[in-house]
Amino acid sequence: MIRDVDWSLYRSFLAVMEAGSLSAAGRRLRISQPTMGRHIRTLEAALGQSLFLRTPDGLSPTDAALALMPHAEALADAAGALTRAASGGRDAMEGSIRIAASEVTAAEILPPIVRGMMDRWPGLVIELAVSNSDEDVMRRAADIAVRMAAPRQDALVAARIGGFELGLYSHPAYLRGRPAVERAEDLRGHRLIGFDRPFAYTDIFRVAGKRIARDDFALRSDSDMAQLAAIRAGCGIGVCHAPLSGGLVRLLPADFAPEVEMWLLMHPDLRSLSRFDHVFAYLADALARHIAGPGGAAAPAS
Amino acid sequence: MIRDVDWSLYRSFLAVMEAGSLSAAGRRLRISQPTMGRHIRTLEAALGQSLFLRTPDGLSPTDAALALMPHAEALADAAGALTRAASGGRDAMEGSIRIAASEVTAAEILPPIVRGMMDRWPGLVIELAVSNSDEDVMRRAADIAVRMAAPRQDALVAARIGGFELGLYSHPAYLRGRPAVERAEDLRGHRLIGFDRPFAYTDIFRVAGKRIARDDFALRSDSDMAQLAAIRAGCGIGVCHAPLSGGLVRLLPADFAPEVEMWLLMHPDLRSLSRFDHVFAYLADALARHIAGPGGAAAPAS
DNA sequence: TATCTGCCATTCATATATGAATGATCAGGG
DNA sequence: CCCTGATCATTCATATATGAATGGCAGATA
Repeated sequence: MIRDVDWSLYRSFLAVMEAGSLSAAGRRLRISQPTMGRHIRTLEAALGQSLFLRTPDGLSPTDAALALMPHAEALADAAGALTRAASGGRDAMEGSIRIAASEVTAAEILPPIVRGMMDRWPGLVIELAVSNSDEDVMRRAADIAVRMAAPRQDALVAARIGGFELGLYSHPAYLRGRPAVERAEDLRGHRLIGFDRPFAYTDIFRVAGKRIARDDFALRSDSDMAQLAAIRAGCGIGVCHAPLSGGLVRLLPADFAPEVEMWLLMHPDLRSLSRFDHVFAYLADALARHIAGPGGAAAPAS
Repeated sequence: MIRDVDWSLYRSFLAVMEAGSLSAAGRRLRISQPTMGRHIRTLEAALGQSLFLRTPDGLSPTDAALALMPHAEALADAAGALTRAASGGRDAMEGSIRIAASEVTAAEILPPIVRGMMDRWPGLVIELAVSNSDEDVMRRAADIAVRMAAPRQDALVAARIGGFELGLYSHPAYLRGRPAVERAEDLRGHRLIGFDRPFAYTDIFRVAGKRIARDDFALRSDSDMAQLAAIRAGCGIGVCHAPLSGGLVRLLPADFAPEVEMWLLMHPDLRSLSRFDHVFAYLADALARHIAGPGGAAAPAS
């Protein structure tokens, strides 16, 4: 039976897993390479199994180490959340807050809102994490998340911000000189932009009842931001949030107009620290304005 | 900005929170009281806020410390999960496994099953944790959980074991010399056993359409085990799993027979360690047998 | 009041962990 | 071929963290 493993050994373990070598891990944690080596040796002794194979250019993890990796990450998430939670006074608007959002949200929607928050509360440090699952909040990898679907975990603090439409859009420069798109069939022969791997949106992508599949796309990317940029650059026709479609031409509005919900999520353990509540309320308000109309970047009233 | 807080300081923090004094926390972690005191002082300095008020009979946590507590618990859960995951060889049936179940399940259903597992795999160490939420598995406070409802978190490995009936039961000794219970109205004037605080079952407790509320109970307990024991002791009439009703008399079977589902849950990060898979499969099989019939305690075929 | 038993803070000698320096090894590039 | 730039392992002096012992304090108990 294994008892009393020092938690900082786990930290060193994770650093070595991520950095790939004792030296690199040591640099990251600001401890020396010999010490890092001793930590790993101590941990291996405590766990009774070997975790790495020493090679001339680093340590390569054994299967056992790989199996422990997700647990070590969970530990790091929890430690990070604890550090963030403690990073300000209990009621002061100071300290770090980590916000998770999709790429498009982080790049197109949040910046002016975040700016408003930073102006209002100069003591806040905002971390923007790009990711796409409510898991992040559950796992404490983020404090607050902006999501485009109702939460599947009902242990979270959740607020429905509102709904907005997705639409098929294209840049005028792309459409110039190409056949007009007036009926669903006209999409054939056009360049479509879509997702690479199957995704939550995969099922939404139906035009006039017909599902558009992976093979129909001429440009595939799992990054929603890359897709949006491609549409704007005139690469073809793709899906885009209606509130973000300035300068683009909407196509087939009658055939493709799925409604998407925006939600804001927070881990309940953060409620006792008031700055998380304030930021949550601020974000909810500002995002609702963004959805409601074009002037959405203005600071909320509250 | 707070950086680089040694994770073992968090461990000392949690120990002091739980133990209530430096000395007690030190005993628990097998470190001396002065060292514990230094850890707390170091942590307070690192976080820039005071966490405890020193009193003659212990340390009392500040609000800031209370707010950090759930995060520290999450950290401890993750560390425990990591330690358990590492507590055996990668493919060997050795090491610790923590199973969460309700009191009745842990006391009435699991013991013979667990015994079968221990006989079959002598190297296993089983920890039985009594609790009632799928959260436990999500939070890694347990590796595998037996639950009486479909999981609400869809990030978990889940297996539906089967359904069984709840029924109203009483001990013959209680019924002797009392008015017979043949129609729903006959329950009036009888002693009912039920839950104290509102609960998932609260809504299920309807007899012939009429909801039985908290005030109708003559004996209230939030412990399902205590309820079962009370029924068996002849205290009155209560709800009990049909498969556990041996020796009891069923009442109003036509009016009260809700179906309950049994589920088995596991954290996906454990799949790469085969002993968790094996135990999961063993439990699923054995529990299905328990539900299916009276001979359910026999070892599964697999 | 006197006594006992928890608790925390301080001291100081000691055990422990750490880092700088060094050497050995391997891979890639001129 | 012989550098250069990575890596890890070892050594040893030093810094750091630790524990035993002690004292003081407050609240029980008699």
